[in-house]
Amino acid sequence: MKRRNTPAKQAVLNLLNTSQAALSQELIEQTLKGTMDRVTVYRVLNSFCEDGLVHKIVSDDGKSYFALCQGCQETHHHHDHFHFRCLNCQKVECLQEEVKVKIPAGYRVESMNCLLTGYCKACA
Amino acid sequence: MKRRNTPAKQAVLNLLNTSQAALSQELIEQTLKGTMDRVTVYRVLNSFCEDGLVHKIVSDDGKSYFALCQGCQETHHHHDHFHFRCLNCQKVECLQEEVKVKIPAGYRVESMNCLLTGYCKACA
DNA sequence: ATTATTAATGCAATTGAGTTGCAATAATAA
DNA sequence: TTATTATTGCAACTCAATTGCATTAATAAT
Repeated sequence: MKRRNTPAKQAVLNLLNTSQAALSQELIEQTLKGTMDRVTVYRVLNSFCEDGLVHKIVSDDGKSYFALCQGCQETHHHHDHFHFRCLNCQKVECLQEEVKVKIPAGYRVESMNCLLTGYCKACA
Repeated sequence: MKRRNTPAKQAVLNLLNTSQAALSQELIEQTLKGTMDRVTVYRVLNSFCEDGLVHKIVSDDGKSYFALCQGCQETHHHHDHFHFRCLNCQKVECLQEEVKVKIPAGYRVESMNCLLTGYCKACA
């Protein structure tokens, strides 16, 4: 299935580009209110994920957040960093800190989802 | 609110005790089918969490899993270990490996949720 | 340019995990 | 034994996310 370049995709990508925080569907929909349907936001985000353009962070607040893949190569993605969700300002951000874990023998890891929850610098 | 000892709590606790894997509400309900309502399972699990008897793992499959707190002291809980979810057998387990992360200055971490997803020893 | 192909979109409806309100039940305290 | 109130069951609800389907529009083919 060849992807097509559409206004909806451009708008979402642009928004992700100009944000340092990870964004939820909800927030994207609100920000781009009226320009596209909520379902379209979900579909665009999922297609970006499939294409490795964006990575998804499953949060313990029951929502998912999406952030641009910074410095991911075609061949090697490194989303193996920690994420942080602030209980006060609700921001979800990518931390520099990489996840270092010795995978038990015989296990094969396909993806990591590591989230710290608490209060960020501005809210602590 | 003083807790009361009930058959429902005993059954769930017993099930968690005899399982090395973390269990979802769904699985607990199925296993104890007929003996209690789905809502009761949720409520029992939540009360166990509040009491620090059990810890919750939010999974990227959209469900939550619950595991007994092994070796947690009254004063110090250590749920800061990694978890692993197998894409094949669906098991969610606690890994020995502890999460080691340098928390950025100014941040306060309240909880950690670190999940690796892939194929376990038996399924890889 | 024009037409054909099919990815993308909007809308309505649905799924599925988890929660809530409330009356009935049953542990525990008095 | 009685009073108190935590717990349970049931039905209804919330909320994130998905799906079906007809329509629209981006890209490929002519």
